[in-house]
Amino acid sequence: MYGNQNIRKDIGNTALRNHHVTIKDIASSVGVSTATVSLALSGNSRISEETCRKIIMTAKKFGYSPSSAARSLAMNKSGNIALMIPNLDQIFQQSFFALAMNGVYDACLAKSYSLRLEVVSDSFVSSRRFIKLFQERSVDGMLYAGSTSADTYLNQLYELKYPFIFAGSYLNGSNLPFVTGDNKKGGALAVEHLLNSGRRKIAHIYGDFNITSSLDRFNGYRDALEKAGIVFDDSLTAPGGFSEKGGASAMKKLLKQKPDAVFAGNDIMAAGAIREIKRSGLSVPDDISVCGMDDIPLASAMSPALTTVKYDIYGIARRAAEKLIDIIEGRQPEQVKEFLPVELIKRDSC
Amino acid sequence: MYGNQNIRKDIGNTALRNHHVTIKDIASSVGVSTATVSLALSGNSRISEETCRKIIMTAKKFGYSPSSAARSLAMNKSGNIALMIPNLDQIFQQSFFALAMNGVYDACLAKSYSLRLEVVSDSFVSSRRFIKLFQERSVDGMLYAGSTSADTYLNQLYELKYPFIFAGSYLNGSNLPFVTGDNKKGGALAVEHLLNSGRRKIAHIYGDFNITSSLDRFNGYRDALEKAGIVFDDSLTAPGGFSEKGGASAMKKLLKQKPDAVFAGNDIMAAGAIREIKRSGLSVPDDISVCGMDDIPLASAMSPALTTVKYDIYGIARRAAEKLIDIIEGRQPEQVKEFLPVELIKRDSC
DNA sequence: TTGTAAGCGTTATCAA
DNA sequence: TTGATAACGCTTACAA
Repeated sequence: MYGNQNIRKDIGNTALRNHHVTIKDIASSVGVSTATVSLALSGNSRISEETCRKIIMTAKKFGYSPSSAARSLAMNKSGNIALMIPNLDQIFQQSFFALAMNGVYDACLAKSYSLRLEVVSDSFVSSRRFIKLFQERSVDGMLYAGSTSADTYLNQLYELKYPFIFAGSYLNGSNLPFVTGDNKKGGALAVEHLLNSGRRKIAHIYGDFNITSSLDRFNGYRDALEKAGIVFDDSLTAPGGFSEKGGASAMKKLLKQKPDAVFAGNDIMAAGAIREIKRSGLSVPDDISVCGMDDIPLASAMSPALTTVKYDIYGIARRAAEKLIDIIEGRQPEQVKEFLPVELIKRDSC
Repeated sequence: MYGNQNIRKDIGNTALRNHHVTIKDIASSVGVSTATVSLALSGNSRISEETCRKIIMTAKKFGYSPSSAARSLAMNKSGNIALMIPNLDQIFQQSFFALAMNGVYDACLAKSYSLRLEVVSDSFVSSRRFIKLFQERSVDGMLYAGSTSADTYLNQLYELKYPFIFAGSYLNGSNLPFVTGDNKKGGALAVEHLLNSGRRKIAHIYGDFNITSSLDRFNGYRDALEKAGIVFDDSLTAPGGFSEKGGASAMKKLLKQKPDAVFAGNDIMAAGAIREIKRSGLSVPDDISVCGMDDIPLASAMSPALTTVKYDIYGIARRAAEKLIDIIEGRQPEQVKEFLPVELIKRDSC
């Protein structure tokens, strides 16, 4: 009744090349129904050990794996998760996103989800692809690493109750869940450390205020200054666009104000700042202390080794993915809004 | 006959929250069969313009997107492509793979495929996941960026005729198709340039000989030396493991041989080498010329700006993905074995 | 413990 | 130009 003679002949002869072996083939070969095969392979205990063993053996022999499409269709679940990443070429080339991906990937692997990559471009937004992915049931949930303040369209996902979470960022005034690092605290930590080492005129190179983490790091910087009774001076801040070059040119501008320290919004910009300081004939940390943020692998290799605030993006992304899966699987009734701790790493640049 | 009253009522009232609208809903709302809807939405010309317009409008109104699972099942095609990336943490943190991903992503986007990420770990191999993905019909094809010489299991994919291609690497003695850069030529270009500037004692820091591109770059180096009548000296080479630190410690070792130039297997290691040379009190390029390879964005920002061989991994990955899609769609009868050109970028470190 | 059969939401093949 | 209807390959009540 089940199975297809031609198929089975192929299996017998050639190595069943491109023809796909289905549950029917296993069923007919073992002499049971497809239901039994399905149950046995999903480890259902009501199938006799004997039958179970035969089925598993045959499945292995035939190289059978259930069709993911058929499975998704029957179970109404894709088993896929999308990771959204912004389309900022410069940003994308940095280890930050690689680490984020690693974290998400590991979480997916542990929970048997597969990871799909989406780059957020204008067309991604305007074509409402972030909604379509759900409508198509291509993904069960979505993560966004590196969102900007312009991404307000995402609030639709909240209303539609589609599983979504921010990793390492969030959207101001939104109800969407997130797991991120405590950027504000990080900025404060950096400034306090610089103050403690006797510095007073502390400059700041920020990345881009459209990125929430940049803004938070900046706010931490400013608040810590004011808390120490130092008046915030706008001319001591400059944008560095997250890049080494940007950090260097921001530093060039800031040097005119003769600061005795600088807090760079990330380690890459700190590298640029250090380069520019040296170029101008000054020394780090003797003339100017430099503190970065993120603690990328390169930080400890710089000269001088960079003092920085560790931002565990791998851990953040991983936890965000785990929370997302909890949401998908109905295990997360409450809103997830987490700020994971950051930590000062003292090295030689301060 | 078609459709479900409850569903349609929901659509009328609330914003059809989590309930998925299907082709039947569109069909019954417009008053046609599902077949007609399917044909109309796929742009089949034999449907009258009138009907077509109504269907498209209704689909849009209801926010209908075909279920990807149902579609895959019916068409026997997933529309997914997997990008495999090695599990070398250090490597993964470098812009190289981010660029490769970007290239693959863009090609997928252009051809309406979606990109799935797979990290090649021991379990990935031992569980034969690279085969299972095909058996499950989860993916239509697979790309591998950064393969090692240990990845011989992949030859099975050739025998099984599953669409596969290497991007930026290949497997020695394998029939599997690839698109990569001309690494050997790159090594030669670097050495020739150093020779032309009068250097004779040229050291080499290679990444890891298990990576084919490292080996090829090394071979290019050695051949160019011999071609110039210089005897290859093993003590002038050292492994750097692709990292900045590795490059620095390799350089430390090599300095004992008092070379007058060094060709680093990638720009990251070149950065480490430069750091070590400076630390030892020597100058680049006055005492020792340094040439890297890849031309990552950081290369132009180093001091001195790094002379290097441009390896267009974005372009390579993109082209590999395009070729893969050609293979998937039956447009590629011949074996694809391409070495894309490399180019010397002269800056200040030589 | 196992089998039957009804979905799941498409596409594709015929007829009409 | 359209409509029935049979796949596609699985899971899951419900029966036996």
